[in-house]
Amino acid sequence: MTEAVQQRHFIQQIIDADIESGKWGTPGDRSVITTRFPPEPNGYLHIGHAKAIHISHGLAREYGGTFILRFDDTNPAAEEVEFVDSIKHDIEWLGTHWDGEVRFASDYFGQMYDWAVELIEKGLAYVDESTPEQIREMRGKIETPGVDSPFRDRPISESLDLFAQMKDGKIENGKMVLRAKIDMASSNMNLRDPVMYRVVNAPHHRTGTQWSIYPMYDWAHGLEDSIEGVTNSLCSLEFEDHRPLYDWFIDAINQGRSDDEKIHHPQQTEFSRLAISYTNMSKRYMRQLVQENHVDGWDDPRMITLASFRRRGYTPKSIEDFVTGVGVTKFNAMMDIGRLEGALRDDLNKRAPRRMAVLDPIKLVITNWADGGDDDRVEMMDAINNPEDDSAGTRAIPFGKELWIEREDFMIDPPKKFFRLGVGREVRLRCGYWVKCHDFKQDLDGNITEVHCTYDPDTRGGNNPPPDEEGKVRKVKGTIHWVYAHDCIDAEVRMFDRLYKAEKPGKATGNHLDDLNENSLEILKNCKLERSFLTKTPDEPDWADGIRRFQFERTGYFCIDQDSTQSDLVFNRTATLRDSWAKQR
RNA sequence: AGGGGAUUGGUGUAACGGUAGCACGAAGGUUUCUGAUACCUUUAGUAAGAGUUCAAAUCUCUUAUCCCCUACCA
Repeated sequence: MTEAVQQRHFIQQIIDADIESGKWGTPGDRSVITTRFPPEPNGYLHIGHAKAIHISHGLAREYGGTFILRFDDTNPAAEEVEFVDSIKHDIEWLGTHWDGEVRFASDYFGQMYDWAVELIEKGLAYVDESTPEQIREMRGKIETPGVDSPFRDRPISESLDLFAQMKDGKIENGKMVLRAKIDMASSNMNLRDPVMYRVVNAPHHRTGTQWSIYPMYDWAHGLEDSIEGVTNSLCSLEFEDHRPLYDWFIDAINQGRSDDEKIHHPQQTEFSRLAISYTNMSKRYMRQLVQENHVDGWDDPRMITLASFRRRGYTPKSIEDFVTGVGVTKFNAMMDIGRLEGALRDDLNKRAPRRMAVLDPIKLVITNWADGGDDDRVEMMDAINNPEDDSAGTRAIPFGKELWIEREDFMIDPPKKFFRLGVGREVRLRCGYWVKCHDFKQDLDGNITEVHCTYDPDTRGGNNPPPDEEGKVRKVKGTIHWVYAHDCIDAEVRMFDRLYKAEKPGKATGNHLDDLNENSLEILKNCKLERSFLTKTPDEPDWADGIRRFQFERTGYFCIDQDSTQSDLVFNRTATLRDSWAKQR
């Protein structure tokens, strides 16, 4: 009961059993396990892909097997080289390593063609000259059987000849397809004589104009897996209906072959894809957001592409931790977006150096600053770099008569539970001094412009003052952050909120744009920050991706955006800190 | 003539015929120079019904609900 029993998800259990039974060769040989991640290079990777990568890669590593990265580039119309590079970059950023060279489905076009010819010769495939519309009609409806194409029983030699013409670019787009001869009455639509090849007279990003025909997913995918020796071909739930076809094609090739001529038959297994509240995993939706300028490109930090998470300051570890927590099941689960933010905070809490930054500044003037000496003097304070990491040490920050503090840390008429500044209230300036407010100034519109305080010289460093004669120590309820007004830098800070305001975007009206959060981006241009941001300091970790991340004390986690210049920094808010005060209000 | 999957606290996930557990959340509390973090306590569940069995989340049947399938996309 108490001993930790290792929990095995359903795919691990399948693999365990297959290894024991010797399904892949020698019983007990774990190193044969081979998995793959097969992206189509037609867009950016998103966090759903991170889950798929994590599962397939994790399995390969766990069993000491092989993990393959293969681009499924079977459709020249949609694919571009640019995406190949971005996908590789994103996978590497995650910290995932593939074994051997990157593979391309297009490398196997010749082999696939030969196998297709074999199927025609066996009477298992035929060239159909029906129009796309006719094919659709003949396929029938879900509840009713389809009808056979008039070309279904044409002579094998005729199909062979026509297929060669298709390959040689002698046929126009859309005029002919190669179809598998299976069952037009199947209750599984995928088995109603699926198309194996279509004519596409368009250049391919790798094979150029070599081919005029391109294989369809169902025909190609299992063959790619087979060629590479993939044992476990993992995909998402919507491919369950395709598995009979996946198996049919490999069986068709193997039909009539002796055992040692048979090609390898991988096992396809499906798991549920990732869904996260307040987001949408649809590539189509994402493309629309970019093309219609609802966001600023594929790496807009509000998107859920890996590129956008990177730019926003998410760490690979936080994404890894999140997808690990999702689990591997066949249940269509909806993950709470808070889980992802929580994983981020867990990681950054431990690693991010603390800094002071005032996002919406008002001036604080210490009216009795001269009590401690020269009224112009600047004192250097030791500030803790990371309370979670003693080795991070401290840094010196300037403190003087005039400071910037956060507008929301002062109230004219504060409620009792407001542990910050108001007239007559005392707070600790973090790593500075204790100050007590006695006055404030407003402009004509009633906006606070200055807060006037006295400081207690006995609280240097933010420490408690010495006890009084009765041995009692004065206490303070709140601590606020600040920066010295005459030695700080201005910066832009981009505050992001969730892109959609609905848990399931588009669910209510059918249009996800109706659920866009119009306040998902707020740009703050007058922020006051410690000068220490200007150059990387020794306490900052060496982030593998080179992105400098920080915790702004009391406000959240932030990173330096790529739009920054040497002197003008731009920050992205990665996540807020948890805020029980905000909840209480 | 439809077919394929799924259903365990609010959420995610274990338990594979033998004590329904874990994590996150939420609520309360302790600590605290971040209303953060950390720590403690509490919270709440086998979709419904029937059957098999000494014993059912687990096996069988019925019902309900949700997801997927009718591209020359993947």
